[in-house]
Amino acid sequence: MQHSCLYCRSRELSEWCVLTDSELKTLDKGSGMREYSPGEIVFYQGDLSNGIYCIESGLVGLRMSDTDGNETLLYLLNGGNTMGYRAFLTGQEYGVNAEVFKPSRICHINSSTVTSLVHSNPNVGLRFLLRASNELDQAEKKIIQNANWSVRARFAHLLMVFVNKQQKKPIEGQVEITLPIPKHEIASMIGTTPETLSRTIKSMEKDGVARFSQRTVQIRFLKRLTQEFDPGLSI
Amino acid sequence: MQHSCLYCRSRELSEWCVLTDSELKTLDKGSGMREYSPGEIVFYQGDLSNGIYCIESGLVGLRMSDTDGNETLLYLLNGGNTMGYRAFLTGQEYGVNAEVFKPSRICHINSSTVTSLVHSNPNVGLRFLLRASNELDQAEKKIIQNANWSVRARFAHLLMVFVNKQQKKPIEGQVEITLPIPKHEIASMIGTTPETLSRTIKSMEKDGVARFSQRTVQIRFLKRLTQEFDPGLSI
DNA sequence: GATTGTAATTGACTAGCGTCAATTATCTAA
DNA sequence: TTAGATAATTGACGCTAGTCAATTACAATC
Repeated sequence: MQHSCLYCRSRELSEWCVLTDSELKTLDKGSGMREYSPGEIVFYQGDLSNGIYCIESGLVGLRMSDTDGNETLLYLLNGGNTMGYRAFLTGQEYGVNAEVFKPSRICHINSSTVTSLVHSNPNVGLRFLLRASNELDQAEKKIIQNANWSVRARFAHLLMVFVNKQQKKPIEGQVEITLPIPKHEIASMIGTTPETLSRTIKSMEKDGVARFSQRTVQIRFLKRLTQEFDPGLSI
Repeated sequence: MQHSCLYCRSRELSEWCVLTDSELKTLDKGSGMREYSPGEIVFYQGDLSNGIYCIESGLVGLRMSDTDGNETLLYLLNGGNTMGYRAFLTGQEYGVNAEVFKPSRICHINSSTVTSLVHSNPNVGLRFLLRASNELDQAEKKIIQNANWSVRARFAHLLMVFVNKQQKKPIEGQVEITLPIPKHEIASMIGTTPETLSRTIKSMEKDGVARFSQRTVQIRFLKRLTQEFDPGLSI
């Protein structure tokens, strides 16, 4: 149950990588770790923020739901990712639910500590701005993709994201990946239904693009997968 | 052709509202104004940034295109809005084209000036973070809406955005608005085609939700328009 | 006014994908 | 191991909205 920001392996990946040694100690003192199990909710859409969450390890999904009850899984976060920074820095309520998908070690840094760090080191704020900017890029691309790509193309693209995220590197265009979340969550991520995703998978198997068994996906030709959403690559 | 940040009516709406008097003078010295005509491009997607643009008056659209040639109009900006702050602050290329829709007065603030302002006043950076955060909220909502709402609902929602943006206030649930951009651009904004939008307009007229003639839209019952995308309001 | 280019509309067609309902598979916990 | 819940699959069906092609309206320019 012990935790220490000083020796956290994920810290270098996070916005805290710009902290000085003394600031690091402040961070360490102002934070506490908790272990979460799959299914647990770290914070709810609509809640007010009282600090920032920092994932040491595990997998967390951010889900947004609208007034009609429609839900969409917007982001998957893992070790080194901070959560809730927007709500904190703008003083607004959380815009999403944070749901734990895999056993996770998640730290919470209290308000005053974050505030003092942001003020003592201007780079922290800029880091978060960088983060927001990147997420915005991602979100805008997603808008274009959802509008112009078929379900199959969007799914192929998400598979490529998973391929690039994992450490195991493809050999001669072949890889095997494990889907980090259940298929109906994947359907939610790409803005479709489980039924349509199921049929899409079937058709991709038929075409020999990939083999699916449970959560395992064997990709034979990465290039063919890429062509699903970027036909220009065939040239 | 003269221009002055000190007396700019739009400044209070922009991120520069937090500047001190002396910083204002720095801003004024480091910026220059140019008048643009409809159709002109202020900057191109892919270009490198060399400062920040600031709209004094007029109307500018930010359009993103992907590798397949699909284009989407993502934002409409007018007086008081800054453009290109993300590319500048993150050092990346512009992610969008900035296209002038109505005659506009647009100021350009050069790199060194922006840099010095960001460093001299930490609130400037936070303002831009706030801006990015709001845009991100908007973008995420758009993702959910595009996935779950019909073209008709999305169009009704955009009409409501126009209603709320204009100064003329509704009287007893009735308003008349003028579409700020041609219909095919509106189609692009809500992720559909001009043909489908045309049919949607026809069906809304048939149902008596609004009357359309050229760019003028007469809305009889704002409540009915709202119900198009938020049926819960009928309760 | 005539000409040209762009915008908007309309019709016909249909593919993609969502919905509903039923069945099967898989997982978890007692 | 069994039971119950959740996840995944499959089939049948219908509708939304995209595509293609043609026509009409409108705007700008000479």
